[in-house]
Amino acid sequence: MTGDGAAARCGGPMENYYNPKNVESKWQQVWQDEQSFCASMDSEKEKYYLLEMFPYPSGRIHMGHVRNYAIGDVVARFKRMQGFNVLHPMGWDAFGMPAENAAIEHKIHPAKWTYENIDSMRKQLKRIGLSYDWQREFATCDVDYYRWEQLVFLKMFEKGLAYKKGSSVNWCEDCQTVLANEQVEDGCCWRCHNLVQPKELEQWFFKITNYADELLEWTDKLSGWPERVLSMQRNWIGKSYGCEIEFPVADTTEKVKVFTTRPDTLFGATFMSLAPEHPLVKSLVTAEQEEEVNKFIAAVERQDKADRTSGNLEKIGIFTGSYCINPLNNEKIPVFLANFVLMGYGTGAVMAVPAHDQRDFEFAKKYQLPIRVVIQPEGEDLVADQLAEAFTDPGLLTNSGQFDGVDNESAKEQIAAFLDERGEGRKTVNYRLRDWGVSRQRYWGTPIPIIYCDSCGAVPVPEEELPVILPTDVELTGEGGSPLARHKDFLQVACPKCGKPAKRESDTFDTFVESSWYFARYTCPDYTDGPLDKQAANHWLPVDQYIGGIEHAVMHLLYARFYTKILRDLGMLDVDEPFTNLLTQGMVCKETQRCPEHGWLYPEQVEDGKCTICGQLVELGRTEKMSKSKKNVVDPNQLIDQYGADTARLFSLFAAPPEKDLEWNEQGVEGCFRFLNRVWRAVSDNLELIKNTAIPNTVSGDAAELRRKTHQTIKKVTEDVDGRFHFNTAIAAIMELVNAIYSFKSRQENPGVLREALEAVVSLLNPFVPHICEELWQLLGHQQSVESSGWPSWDESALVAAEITLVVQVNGKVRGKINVAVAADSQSIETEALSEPNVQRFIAGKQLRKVIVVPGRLINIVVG
RNA sequence: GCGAGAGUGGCGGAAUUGGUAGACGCGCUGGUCUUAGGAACCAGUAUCCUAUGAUGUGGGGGUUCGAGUCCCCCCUCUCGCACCA
Repeated sequence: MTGDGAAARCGGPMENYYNPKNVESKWQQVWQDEQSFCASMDSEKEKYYLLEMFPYPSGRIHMGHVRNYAIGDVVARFKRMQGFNVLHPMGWDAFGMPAENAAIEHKIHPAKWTYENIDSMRKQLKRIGLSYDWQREFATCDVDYYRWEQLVFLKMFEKGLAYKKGSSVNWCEDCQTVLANEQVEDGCCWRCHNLVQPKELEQWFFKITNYADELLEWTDKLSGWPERVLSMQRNWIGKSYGCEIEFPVADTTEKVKVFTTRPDTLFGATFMSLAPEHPLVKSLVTAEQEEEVNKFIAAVERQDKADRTSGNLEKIGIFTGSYCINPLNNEKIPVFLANFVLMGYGTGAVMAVPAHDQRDFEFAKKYQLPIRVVIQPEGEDLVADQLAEAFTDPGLLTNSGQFDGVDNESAKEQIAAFLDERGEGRKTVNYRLRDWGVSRQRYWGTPIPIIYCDSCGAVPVPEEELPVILPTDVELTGEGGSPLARHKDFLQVACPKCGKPAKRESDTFDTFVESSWYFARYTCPDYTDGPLDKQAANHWLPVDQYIGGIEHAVMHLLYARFYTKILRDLGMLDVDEPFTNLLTQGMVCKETQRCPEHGWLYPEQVEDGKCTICGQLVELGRTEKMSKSKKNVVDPNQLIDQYGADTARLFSLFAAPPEKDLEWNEQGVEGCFRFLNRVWRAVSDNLELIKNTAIPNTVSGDAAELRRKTHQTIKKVTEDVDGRFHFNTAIAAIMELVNAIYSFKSRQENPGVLREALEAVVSLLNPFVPHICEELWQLLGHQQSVESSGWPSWDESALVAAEITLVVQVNGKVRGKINVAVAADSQSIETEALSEPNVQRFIAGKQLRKVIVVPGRLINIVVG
């Protein structure tokens, strides 16, 4: 312990009143000077890697950040007090669209904008007193970070895990640029409002489908993850067992391959639906249908891609003029194109069974196609003409030739086997999961290290020529596509294979690539020989506790799991999964306010329900996630200025449990500030009294009660914080203990009991409000910091009371209470309960049927 | 549309395994102290109400001695849906 921090420690105590400003700047300085939270691998202690999802450097910290990082900090400090060697790093998810938009809007370079934002956000985070190891900080736009991502890409390319294929993007012809889904509003460009068209581009993909099974299997082993996240991931991967069936096209040698999970309904197929993008469409369309079909395809192309995958739209279709043959019954069925059939799933062709599939049913009704029942529920007789909706439940086969009478689950097997034997189909496994498209036609991202040569094709940049540095001399206008695609010095390069003039790839990576491995790089941020120092990565990984928003339940968390397996298979680390435990936190919301003239208003632009600009009455909007665009934000800086960081932290933790959305309410903040003042006074008012006292072993009366409360609180807070993350109830329990301290009568006679209670309060509160706790701990006369003094433990023998109160119910309704000795047997409890006067009133003259005694809780007397 | 969650006083929330519904905090009401307080402290506060009573956890049904908790149906809200991060 050297440096100015130690000097600050020796400085005079500030016990007279609670002044958060002084207390907080004092301890933040100490932590910085002593590098209190820097983690090292040499420690004897067991490692604990705690991580919150890193922020995008938008420029300002908002309450959602405060909440996320306060939650993480509680765990970090709690684990440190429990004696773990805690790694708790922070960094910046720094590539992405907002920097480009800022560049277009304010004529500032994305790099300048990003790094300035990082500087100001770092300052704000430090004001909150978060216990980060700032030595490990990095931004994903640092060359020393993304260069290793380029290396991993080359290895993936080598192994065939990165490949190129055609894929469609949102294209605005006016701006000559690719739009993100977010930039498409009602099918139009958000800047020029022109119609957005699909455009086919060659793009890079990661072969996440190779890992579909492993990703799925591990969802059963991640016991530290919320079940709802696992369930969403399982459904996203969407593994289904089914059958591929080939339908010959009538009068040709072509075959249409379909995938179905319901081969049992094959006899009920009355038509075929193809995706409009299906490769066979051209050869299937007959001359007389051609014009109509082309119109239809153009109409579907205009539909929002997101809408089409979401199925929110009206189902439409068109007859191609051709027919297919059902291989089981040789029936001729018409082939349609349908907008809800997607090329990306299965084979892009669906055998339509209207009687047993709701989408097909609606389609058949609309286009007057035949409906045939092939599954009958037991004891019913479905008639096709009378169906109001598709029947999708189990039943027995009918109208199905030799399979009639077989139950449909066995029929799935039998029909698949039958087709397989005849070479007309086979059992298959299908996934909903698609390969991960990582190409972005954007500037502010990691350049993809590929060179295109007319003779050699796509040639990887040789490892020794990495990194491919993102050039900074660009101008962003929002039009004409990515600036990289127009940057001659960047583009023009010799082919690494043949030396002829060639062209660099101008696309950059999806920013999800950076966030798929940052947690691994934190273990060795300065390593220069590769992406990861294997020893460090293996020491710290997996992350023991990962904390972040529920909105990342599928994509980020699935990509990070996939990328970890890639790094493992490239021999760069030895873990299978990146995150052992996951906590998904809810959002911070606040009501919105809107002026009829000036639109959304910030809270400070409203006075007495009126707009401060024009004086008009303000409309109260819905309570929504805090966002800049809705202006329903609370600036944490103002809150910290007014009450201090400890109050801001305490409130964000006390107002709701972490997984729940938190609705912002200013008044609750006051209450938290009052509580900290109460704690401060409880310590400072009793300092004289508790000086030089020891904790007694045996006490009686209200001293015994306070002692019991102290130990019960230690137990409750420990259990609530450890793994359960019920911070709000942990804080409530500490509040109860503080209330008990205030009403403690015999303090003069029992100063030791009082001291024990006060020290417990300070220790237990430390993870939540560390500044005030360090100060109070020092006031209590300790030389060591409270964080290094260990987590308090409870004494089992101090927990038990001699007597307990039991509730007596009659027919399930509370009718009285009795006090009994803890050791009382159920026979004597029963006797006592039956003789309770009010209970007597309710059982008098009635037949006693049953008495249920729940030990330690209640007695229920059943009469009738 | 598909997938996943949530719904409890005036408000935020508590009730860990089916066992006293409303802990803790806010707000409100009354009081004490004070020149004064938007400070501090004390008391009260689900609803109806004469209560030792009745009702009450989004709505409707069910299982149970007992349901906020388990089962079925419905309503509302939130998140994700592959180029926002």
